[in-house]
Amino acid sequence: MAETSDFKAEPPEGIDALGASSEGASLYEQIREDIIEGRLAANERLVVTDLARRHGTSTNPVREALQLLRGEGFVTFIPNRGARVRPIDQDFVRDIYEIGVLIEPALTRWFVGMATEEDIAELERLQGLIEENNFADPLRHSELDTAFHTVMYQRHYNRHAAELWWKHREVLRAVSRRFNFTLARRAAIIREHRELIALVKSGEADKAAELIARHVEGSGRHVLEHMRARSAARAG
Amino acid sequence: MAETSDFKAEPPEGIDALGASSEGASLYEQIREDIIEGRLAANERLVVTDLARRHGTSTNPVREALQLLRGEGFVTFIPNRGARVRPIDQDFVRDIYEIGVLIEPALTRWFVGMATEEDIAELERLQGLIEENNFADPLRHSELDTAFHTVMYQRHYNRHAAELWWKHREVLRAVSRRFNFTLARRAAIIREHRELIALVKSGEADKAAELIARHVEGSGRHVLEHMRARSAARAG
DNA sequence: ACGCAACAAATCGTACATTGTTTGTCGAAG
DNA sequence: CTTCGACAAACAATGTACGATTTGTTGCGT
Repeated sequence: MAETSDFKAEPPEGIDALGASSEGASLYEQIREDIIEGRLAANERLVVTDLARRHGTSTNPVREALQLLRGEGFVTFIPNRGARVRPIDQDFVRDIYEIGVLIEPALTRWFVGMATEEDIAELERLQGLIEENNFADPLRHSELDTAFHTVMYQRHYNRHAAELWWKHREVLRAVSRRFNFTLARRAAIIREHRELIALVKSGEADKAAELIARHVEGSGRHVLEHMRARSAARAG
Repeated sequence: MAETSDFKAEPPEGIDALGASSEGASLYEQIREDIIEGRLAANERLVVTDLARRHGTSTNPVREALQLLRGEGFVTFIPNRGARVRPIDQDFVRDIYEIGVLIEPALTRWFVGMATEEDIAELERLQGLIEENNFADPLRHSELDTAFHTVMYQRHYNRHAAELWWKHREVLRAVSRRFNFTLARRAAIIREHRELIALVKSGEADKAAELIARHVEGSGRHVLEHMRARSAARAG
């Protein structure tokens, strides 16, 4: 059972996706999803009583979930005035991508030195599925792509960095789900993934790191273009 | 009043050092300090009732503070079994330093392009105080050193990265407070700071970035050596 | 020595009191 | 008639208290 089996996007291990408490778990996750998916608008007020009623619980679990979200940066607080949804705007996304450009190459470099036969086989399998899907099902592509990169970062000794990457990834996955891939971007993704696998095979860590930097940067640029376009359309 | 006046270490602005609520503020900060400073041992159980009694409040504020700390990664939770102090061990510190080595050069590079006369004057003023103090008062050195780097990262457009840096810095400040600086490290710090100021003046961004990478890495190595030594002593 | 049952302790959810903020109305001045 | 401001009522955040449920432990009987 060494096989990672499926392509479902899951945290790199050891990262607690758990909520505040037994019941709080789903609550935290639900509110969080609502924020990331945009069902809760940017800067929207998060009234504890409302959320409690809506989720069929009392206020205390909601309060704790909000504090947890605050610690993770999804919610902002003003004393005596409650919580608001932190807007996931262009600046926020740009910030995250820029950090990714700095961190992911380092994670990749390490992976190249540690990759096993199975890792490479798994990458090729996922890449096969990605090309097979060929962006027909965007959601599936998103999952596959995340899985692809998870294979690389999963076992990195720097758990803190891996966790950071995963948290960022979750946000970006939700954001990019709102947009389609341009043809140019599709081609670039396929090409870069193939190149990456080749570099992993030949053990060229520096080149792989450099490639990942370009890959992440390109991805960020792509998403930001879409966001800009959409916000421009909304404004015009 | 353009002058940043003092040398007190303060967050880069716009970063809420606020707690859960009016009273919760101090509570959050106190527990957090207790963890970082080591007054609460690694993996120690955090019993809500105890903490409430100790801080003279009821349980709810404590529960919220703990969730906030969880979101920030200082506390771990197991459902129905409560919270524990996340150990700030060598791995944790190493992880943080490694991320710093990746991020700080980028922040520095930007600063070199944006530095004003006042910025440079402030850096030189702080460096003067650092050399004047000459590690006689370690706490003061820590504050001055933090202020020095804050001047550089304070206004960076990537708030997320700046915030990340600050949070890491707070942890490292507390950890390194437990150790003395070796003579070699003292000399290196003074030298590198001077070099850095020179590079900022001449606008050599790449070299400054490279220098910061070395600076952070050296700092990390130094602290980790101390931690290793101490834990070895404890074990032996 | 092992299992099981009663007990102790702490988390988690609910309900409530208090305090601070927001909102809407009324009235007077311009 | 409109505008501004004081005041009051509704609203929501924060803190307190308590009961229910889960977990861990202790001691008894076999």
